[in-house]
Amino acid sequence: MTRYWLMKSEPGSFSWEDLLASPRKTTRWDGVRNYQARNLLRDTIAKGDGVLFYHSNANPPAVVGTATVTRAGYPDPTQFDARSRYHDPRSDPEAPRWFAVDIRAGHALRRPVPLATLRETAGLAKMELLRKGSRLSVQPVTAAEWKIVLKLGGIGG
DNA sequence: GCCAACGTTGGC
DNA sequence: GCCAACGTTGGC
Repeated sequence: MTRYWLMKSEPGSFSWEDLLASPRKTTRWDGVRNYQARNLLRDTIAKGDGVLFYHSNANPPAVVGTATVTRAGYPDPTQFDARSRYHDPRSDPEAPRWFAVDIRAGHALRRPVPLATLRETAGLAKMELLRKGSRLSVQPVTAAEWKIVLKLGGIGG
C-alpha cells in the first residue's frame, strides 16, 4: 500500500533545487535525529511511497514539490562518520540508532503551496503539519490530503 | 531576533 | 521516576 509523507527541509541547507540538481534527482534523506521520525523511517516508509517536499524556515514556508521513496529505511551512515555534523558516537553499529531513506524528485508544484494556504483549506484541517507545536520533520499525510495539496499546487488534477 | 513548543539530558 | 535546565525547531 502506497503511503504518503511530508518531509521538511530548510532551503538554506538542502532545497528542492538541490534535490533536482542531485545525481538522478535522488538523495539520501539522512540526519534525522528524532525518535518518532526515526521509527517512521525504519519501520513504515516503503519504496514507492509519495513525499511532499516542504521548505521550512523559508519565506514563505511552503510545499514545493513531490518526491518518491526509492529505497526504504536503512542505517544512516552519517551517524558513524566522525566528521559529519550528524555523527552520533553513542550509536552502536551492531544496532544502529538512526535510519535514512532515499528519495527521488517527482514534480515541482506549478504553484508552491504556502503554509498559510494549507491552513485556510478546509480539507486539510487535520494535517499533522498544521497541528500546534508540530515539529516532526517526517510526518504522515493521508491520501486525501495528498490529493488536495497537489490540486492546490496545480498538478495532478 | 524573538519566543512558544517540544525533546533530551542528567541530577536527585 | 520526576523535573529543571538546556537545546532545537520553525513560524513570525
